[in-house]
Amino acid sequence: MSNQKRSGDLGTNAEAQRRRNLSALLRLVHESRGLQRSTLTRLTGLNRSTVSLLVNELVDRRLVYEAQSDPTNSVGRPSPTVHPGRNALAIAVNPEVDAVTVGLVGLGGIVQHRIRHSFAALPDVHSAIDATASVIDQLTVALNPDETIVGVGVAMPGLVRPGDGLVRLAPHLGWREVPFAQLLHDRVMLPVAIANDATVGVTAEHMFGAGRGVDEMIYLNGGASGIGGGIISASRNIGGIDGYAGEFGHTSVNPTGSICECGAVGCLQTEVRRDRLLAAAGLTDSQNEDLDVAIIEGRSIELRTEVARQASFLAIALRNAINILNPQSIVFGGFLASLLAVDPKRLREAVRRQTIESSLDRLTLSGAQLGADILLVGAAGLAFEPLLSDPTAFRL
Amino acid sequence: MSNQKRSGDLGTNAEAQRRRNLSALLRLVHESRGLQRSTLTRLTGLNRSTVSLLVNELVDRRLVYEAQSDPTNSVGRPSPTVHPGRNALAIAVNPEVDAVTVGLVGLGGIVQHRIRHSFAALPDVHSAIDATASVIDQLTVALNPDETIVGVGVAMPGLVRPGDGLVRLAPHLGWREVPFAQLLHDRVMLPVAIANDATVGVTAEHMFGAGRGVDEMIYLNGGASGIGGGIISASRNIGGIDGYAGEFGHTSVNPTGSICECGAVGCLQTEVRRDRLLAAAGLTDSQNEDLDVAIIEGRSIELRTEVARQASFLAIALRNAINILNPQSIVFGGFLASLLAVDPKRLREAVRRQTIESSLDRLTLSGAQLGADILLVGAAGLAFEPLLSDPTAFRL
DNA sequence: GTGAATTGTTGTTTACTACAACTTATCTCA
DNA sequence: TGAGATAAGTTGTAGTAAACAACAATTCAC
Repeated sequence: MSNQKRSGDLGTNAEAQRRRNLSALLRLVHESRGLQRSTLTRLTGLNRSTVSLLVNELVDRRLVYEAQSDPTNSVGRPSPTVHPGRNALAIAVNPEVDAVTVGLVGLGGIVQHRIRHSFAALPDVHSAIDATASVIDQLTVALNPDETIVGVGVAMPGLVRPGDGLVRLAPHLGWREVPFAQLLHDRVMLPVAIANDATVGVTAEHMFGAGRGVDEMIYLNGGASGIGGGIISASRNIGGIDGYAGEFGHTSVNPTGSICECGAVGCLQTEVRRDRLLAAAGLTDSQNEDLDVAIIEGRSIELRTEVARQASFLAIALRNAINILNPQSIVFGGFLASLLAVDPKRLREAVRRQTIESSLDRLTLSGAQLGADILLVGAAGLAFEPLLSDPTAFRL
Repeated sequence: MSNQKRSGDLGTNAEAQRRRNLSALLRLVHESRGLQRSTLTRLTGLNRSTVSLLVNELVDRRLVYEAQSDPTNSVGRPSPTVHPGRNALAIAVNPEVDAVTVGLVGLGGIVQHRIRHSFAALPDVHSAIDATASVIDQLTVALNPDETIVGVGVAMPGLVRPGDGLVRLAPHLGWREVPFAQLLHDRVMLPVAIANDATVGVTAEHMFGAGRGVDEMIYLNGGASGIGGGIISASRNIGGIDGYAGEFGHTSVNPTGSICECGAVGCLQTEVRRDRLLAAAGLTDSQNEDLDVAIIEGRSIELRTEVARQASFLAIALRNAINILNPQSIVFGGFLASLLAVDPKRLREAVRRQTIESSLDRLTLSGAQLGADILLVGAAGLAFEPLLSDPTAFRL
C-alpha cells in the first residue's frame, strides 16, 4: 500500500475526503436498511451530483444497489431507494458455556442463517475454536459465488483487550489470557474482531433496536452469569482505556451485601440475580424460558417479594448510572427486561426518588428489541466496521 | 453567509476540509502552547507544503505566530516554532457564593489577568450580572488595540443546559431557571458560553494539567458545596443528553447514610464532606486554606479517623466509576486531592480490593495541577471553542 | 570546507466536490 | 388531457485544496 495516509492522522487530504464521504453514505444506508438518494443528499449536505457519483461508486463496488421507490404521492422525479448490498456478509460468533452460536449476517444487520452448535461439557479453548471454525466452514461452503465474507465478529462473554483481541478473562468459560482472535483467524483465514458481549449488544440496540436515534444510552443485560452493560455516548461506544467500561454488574448497591466473585461486596450482580428469581418462582435452571412469564404474572408472594427486592437494588445502580452518564435511554435485556416490564412505573418511581429531577426529564426505560439476534447483529457490526469506515478498500 | 455547509452535516467538501485542517493545526498549537512546524507535519500527516500554506494562513489571521526555535543540536534546516497568537483573548467567568472571578485568558490557556469581585451577601442574578459585566468592561477597556476578545466562557456551579446556556439550578447561589448566558450577552455584547464548573474543570486538566495525553479520565472536585465531576472519553467531554453527566457527588456510597439535598440517601457528598473535615481538624470555615495542611499532617486522631472514614466512602465511589468507565486517570481537585495525598497507597489499595484487576492495571490516581486557575482556563476553553473548531471565521 | 540530513518554498499536477444547465418523472389543475 | 410546477437525476465545467517534485536553505559531522 503506497499511501501512508490513514484515518489515524489528524489531517485530511482529498482521498481521505472521498473515503469519509463514501463511509458516511454507506453507514447511512446500512443503519437505515435503505433510503432514498434524495434523503442521502439532505442528510450528508453534499451536492446532488456528488451523491450521484458516490452512490454510483458504491454500486460499482456492489456495496449497495438501487431500486425503484414505492410511489410517494409527491411531485417531482422519484428518487431511487439505495439498499445495502446483499453480497457483503459477516460471520457473527457468540461462544457460551453450553454452545457456540454462529450467524451469517448481511449489511443492514439482517441475520440470514443461524447455527447453534451445542457442547456436551464446558468447552476448552481448542474445542470451542474447532467447533466455531467447522460451523464457519459449513456456512462459507454454502455461499453463492458472488457473496463475500468481509470478516468475523465475536461477542465474547468476558473481558477482551481491544486491538489484538486477547481474551483477558472469560470467567464462565474458564478462559484466561486466550488469544481467541488470533486462534480463530489462523483457522478460518478471515479478519476476526472481538468485543465484550454487552459492548456488542449496546451497539446493536443502538443501531437497530430500542436505541435507534438515541445518542446517549446505556444497555444492561441480565443473564445466567451476571449483569453486563454497555455505554453509548455521542452515538459512540464508550470502551474506556482497556475496553472494560460498562461493568455495571460490579457497581456497589449494598455495602452490607454478599461477596462477589470479583472480590468486592454487594455488587449489583450479587443482589440482582436470575438464580434467585428462578428459586423464588420455583423453577429449575432449565426452565429459564418460563421465568419471564412467571415474573410478569407475579405467580407467588415469594417471587413478587424477590422481584421487588431486586428492583430496589437495580434502582440504586440506575441512580448511579444516571447521575454519572445522564443518558437519554436505558435499555434492558434478559431478565432485567422482565424486572422492568412487571411494573415500569414502580421502577421509574424508585429511580426518580434518588436522582436529580432534571436528569430524569427526558429519560426512557425500555426493553431490548432485538431478542435472540442481538449478539449476532452486534458481532456482525464488529466485522463490518472496516468496510463501513473505508469502503474504498472493498470491491465485491 | 452564503455557504449552507457547516460541520453538522455528515459530508465533507473542500471548504470543510480546509476548515478541519486549519482547526487541527490551531488545536495542536493551542494545546501544546507552541511546537515546531515539522512536528505539525508529522502529527497531522499532511504534506510539508500543505502545512506551510495552512500555517501561513493562520499567521495571516494572527491566530499564531512563528519564531526561531531553540537550537536542537540536530542536522538539517531548523524548523520554526509555531506559537499561539497573543491577540486572541477570552474572558473567563466563575461566579461563586461570595465572589465572582473574571479572568483574561490567551490561547494556550495562559491566564493574563484575574480580577475577583467580592460580594457582601449572596448575590441575586442581577447583581451578579452587573458585577461581572463591569469587571469585563474594566478588562476590555485596558486592551491594546490589536487585542480581540473572541468570547466569554462561564464556569457555573450548577446544572446548565447546553445549547442556550440556561442555568437550570445553581443550588448554592439559589438560582433556578436563570438565562445567565443571555443576560450576560445582552450586557457585554460578546458570545457567551456556559458549562458546569466540574465539566469545565475536567477539560482544563485534560488539556493543560494532570490529564495531558490521557484519553480516558475522570476529574473529581471537592468543594465547600459538595463534589462535582467531569468525564473525558476518547479525549472528548461526556456530557450526557442534557449536560448533567459527571454528578459523581450524587452516586450512592452508603444506603444507610444520611439524606442528601437531592432527596436520595447516602450520596458520596453527604458522606465525604469538607465541613466534617474542618470540624475534625478543629478549624472554622474561614480557615479552609489550612485544611489541606492539617489533613496531610494528620494533626489529630479525630481528623485521621474522619479522613480514613471518608477515604473508604470515596473508594466505593471510585470503584463504581472505574467499573463503569475504565479510565486511565482519575484526577482529584479541592480537598479530595488531600484525601488522596495523605496516603495514596491506602486509597489505591482500597480501590484495588473492589475492582476487577485488569481495570486497575493502567490507572493512575493523581492530584489536579492547575490550582486556582483551573476554572478560568476551562471557562476560557468554552469561549475559544468556536475559534478552534473554525479558524476560517476569525481574522484578528 | 564538503557532504549528508532535514526542512522550508515554489510551481505543477491530481483529485474531489460544487455549480449550472439540462433532462426526466411525477403531480395538479384547468 | 395537456401545460405548468416541482423535485430530483445527469452531465460537463470550474474551483479549490492537498500532494508531489524539484530546489533552496540551514545545520551538523568529520
